[in-house]
Amino acid sequence: MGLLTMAVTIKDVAKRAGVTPSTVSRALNNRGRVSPETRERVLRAARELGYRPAMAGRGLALGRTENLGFLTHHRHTLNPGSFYGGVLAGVDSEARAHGFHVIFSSDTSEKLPAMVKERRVDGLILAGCDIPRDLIVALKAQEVPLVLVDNHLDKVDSVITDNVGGAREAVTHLIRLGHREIGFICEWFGDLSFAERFEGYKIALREHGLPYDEDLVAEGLPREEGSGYVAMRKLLERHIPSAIFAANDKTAAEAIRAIKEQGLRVPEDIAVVGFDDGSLAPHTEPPLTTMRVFREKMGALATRRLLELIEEPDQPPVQIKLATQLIVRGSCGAKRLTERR
Amino acid sequence: MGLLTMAVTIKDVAKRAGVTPSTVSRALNNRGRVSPETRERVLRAARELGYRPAMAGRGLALGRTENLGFLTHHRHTLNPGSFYGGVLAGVDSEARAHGFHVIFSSDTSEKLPAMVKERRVDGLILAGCDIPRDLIVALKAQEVPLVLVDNHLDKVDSVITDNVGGAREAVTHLIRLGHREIGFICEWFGDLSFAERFEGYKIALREHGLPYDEDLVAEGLPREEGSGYVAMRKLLERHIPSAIFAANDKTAAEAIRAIKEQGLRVPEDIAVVGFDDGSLAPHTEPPLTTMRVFREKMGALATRRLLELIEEPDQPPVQIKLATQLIVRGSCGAKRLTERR
DNA sequence: AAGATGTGCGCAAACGTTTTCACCACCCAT
DNA sequence: ATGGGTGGTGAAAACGTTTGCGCACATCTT
Repeated sequence: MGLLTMAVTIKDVAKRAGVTPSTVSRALNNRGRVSPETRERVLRAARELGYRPAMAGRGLALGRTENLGFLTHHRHTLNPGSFYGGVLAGVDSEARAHGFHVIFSSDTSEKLPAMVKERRVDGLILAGCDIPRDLIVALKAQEVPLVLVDNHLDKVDSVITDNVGGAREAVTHLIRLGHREIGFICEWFGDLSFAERFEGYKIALREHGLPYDEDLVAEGLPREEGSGYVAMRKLLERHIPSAIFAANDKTAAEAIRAIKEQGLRVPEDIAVVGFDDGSLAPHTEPPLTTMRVFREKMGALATRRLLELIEEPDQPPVQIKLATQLIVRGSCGAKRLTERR
Repeated sequence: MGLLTMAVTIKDVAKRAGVTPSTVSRALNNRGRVSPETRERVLRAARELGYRPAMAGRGLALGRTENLGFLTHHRHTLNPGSFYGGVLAGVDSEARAHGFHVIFSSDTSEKLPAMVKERRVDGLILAGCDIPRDLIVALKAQEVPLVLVDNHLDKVDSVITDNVGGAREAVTHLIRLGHREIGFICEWFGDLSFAERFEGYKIALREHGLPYDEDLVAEGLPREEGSGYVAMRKLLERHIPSAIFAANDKTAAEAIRAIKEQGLRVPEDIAVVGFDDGSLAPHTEPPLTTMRVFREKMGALATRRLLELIEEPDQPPVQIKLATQLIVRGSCGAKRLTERR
């Protein structure tokens, strides 16, 4: 019957300190009045027994679990190069710093997640832009404290990457290197992040007086492998640009493969810049110049905000936007240029 | 005070079905005796209200939480290309299939994890071979149900990859391709998995009557970036082999970089095979031949075993060893050879 | 027809906490 | 001395569930 060894309970502490459970609770939580000596005795007893309040009892009495839910669409977690592993790490460490625990799930199928119905969590972090909208509004209707990561929706707190600004910086970097015909590729435009990066791409062109050319833009297949490869092939058939800005690293890596297959060199013939600075980036050939996204930081910020919302639920929603950072490696040709000087 | 909207409780269901909470509980859990009509009425009421038992109450009454803990050393989770993301996904889906939830943590610092002390979990999955041994024995002493993944220890249940067999297959593959001077590199030998893969390497050599040459073996720096690169450089200085078996994909990818820097070609001058089939593998140049490790499957198997242990704790420990699968891509030269025919 | 057996269900206790309330023993004004 | 605070503590209720026990009633046995 799967019971752990009978663990130490508040009564054990009470007995050892020579008081009642009430007093132990007060001493441990710094509530009510307890004489300094008694408090000291209780604390010592608790320490000696290694006591920690059982979550079930505490949860029942307090109406809160000190658990946070981390929900993400399964497609992401199945991919081990996942963006969301970093976010999760950030959520976990920030939560732990506040005595909270993290319940992980990649089940977005039910209208209301089981962990919410069963009151296992005090609030939820929803990571990724493919969390069903219905789910979010259902949760909001239940007044579940909520923070989105890498996604946004009116009236809901969120932590996002400055995709527009980052893309703008990436493309501006290419323009500064002298490129005039810069292509844009992505897996598909249905993903909000990719659409925003496309926006930043266009802004950078406009700011530098470069024309926007539809022939230099291509997308792959909605959610399939080799999407970046397909997109790059499409684009090369139409026109050969001098540089490519890919909406993420994976797409960039696949684009590099397509470019090489055409007998062209990276970065000499076509420079490439990606986005994410994921695990792939240092290992492409040449290593990928990309925009770094601060995954853990995003997780930590989202968590901090969620904890605020749990404390005080009726706050106007806040959107936190994190800047990205240009990481120059080999694929954009900048290093080659500077080395030449 | 961070309370969720007063959720539906067993009393609400009882009222709507015109019975007492006891009956509701019995009907829902198929315990005791309930008339078919009453059961039907209760089930309908529960369905209509969207009722699910609150875990705090249930946990208190049953002495079990229906939560599993997933613990991994933080170094892994910080790396987004992590092996353990896949394992976690497997754990999550298997756990969910049995009505369990997963509490994630990367804190291995305390002598007893907070989630155990606070009785938030019924059992623990420990992923990775750098979980402190003290922690494992402490947990075992507390009789916490436990399953290790990618790690083993006497008297503890575990799910592991057949590293020896996989490495043997990888190296045999190279030998069949005609290679006679095959090098081995890894990040460091302190990691159990790497040591086992080294073992498999030596076995394959022996089985084919090839001599073991220390000059063909190199390790990098314990836990630093570019470890594979360093190891490959060391090895190339001593002797240039015709093939390299790297203990994991990352090492292989870095080795490829080092090889190319020497003006040598992969696979023409040196063939390369990795291990893991992680997100990097398809994106190296050429794409990496490697041994696929079934991460999710490992997570799922570990979970199933853990659930068994929770049901019935006093079982002799079981070790489950998963075979790997050779994935042939471009870096070993096999495709080139077959195409030639 | 009367006991024996069985069925369906309510009552109440239990799980481990927190918290309200009441109590007692002081101390200090009056 | 008497009364009103106040500081420290215990008793008890509450949180949401599960479950052992017992009661009322129906059905079967002879």
